[in-house]
Amino acid sequence: MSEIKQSSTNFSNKLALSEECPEAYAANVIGGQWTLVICSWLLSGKLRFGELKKKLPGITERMLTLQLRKLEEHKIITRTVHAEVPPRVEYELTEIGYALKSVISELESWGTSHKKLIG
Amino acid sequence: MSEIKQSSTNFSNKLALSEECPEAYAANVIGGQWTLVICSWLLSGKLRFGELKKKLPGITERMLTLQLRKLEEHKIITRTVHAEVPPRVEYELTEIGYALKSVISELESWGTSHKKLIG
DNA sequence: TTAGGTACTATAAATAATGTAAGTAATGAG
DNA sequence: CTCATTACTTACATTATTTATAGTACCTAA
Repeated sequence: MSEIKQSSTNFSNKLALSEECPEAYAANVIGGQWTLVICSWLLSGKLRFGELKKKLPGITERMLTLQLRKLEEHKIITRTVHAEVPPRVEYELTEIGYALKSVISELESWGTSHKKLIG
Repeated sequence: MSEIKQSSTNFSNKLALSEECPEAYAANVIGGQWTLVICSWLLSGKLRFGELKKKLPGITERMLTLQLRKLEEHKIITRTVHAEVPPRVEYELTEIGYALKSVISELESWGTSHKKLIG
């Protein structure tokens, strides 16, 4: 996740697509394995690292960290560290992050009907 | 793309997520590098293999084939072979494929505002 | 007989994403 | 001093996806 090779064909393909197609751009931004699910949990309010971890059975701490960092970088969430011991870190959607709500709900309803259709 | 290891953690994570979250399910179905762009071209009508290829600068024939096969498998597009020489093969969205329109348009508008905000 | 167009396949290699396992810092409780 | 808690970080291994390159079958037209 962290390492992308700016000389690769893949990189330039993604870049070109992103520039021409907003939907491909969006897919690149929110396209991680756990990204959408994290956001969909955050839609109902801020959560701590450990709380998110519990809500995502199977995710590793490394993966959760990486995805949260990426989301933060893209200004989709904010990260607030409370100076306590043990530490408390809270994640919350920004405005543009919250705007993902309609994307998520469209995906949900499409996914539901597709699943129903296909079995 | 073709080979997935059903014993991998990644596989079971994806499966579990797909079963619980329709949005993750949807993301798995349409989450390929070129998938959404292909669909968004097809929204305006059926296209031939070669036409799609021209519309997607940078894609390799193998990639295009793989993505089209996956879409067909998921009943998002249909493939029609015309018995001519040279061959003519046309791809067209199914009903559920066409229903991606609203997903795509939400993604587009989110992508546009995100880009405006960040870029 | 040879060349050409179309839609592919096959195989290998490169790149990207994800997972595993272990370790860290800070500090208050005991 | 030792331990527990929380939110990470690091190094490495594995798996998944994408790209590169070459080749195929079919008929038609020159």
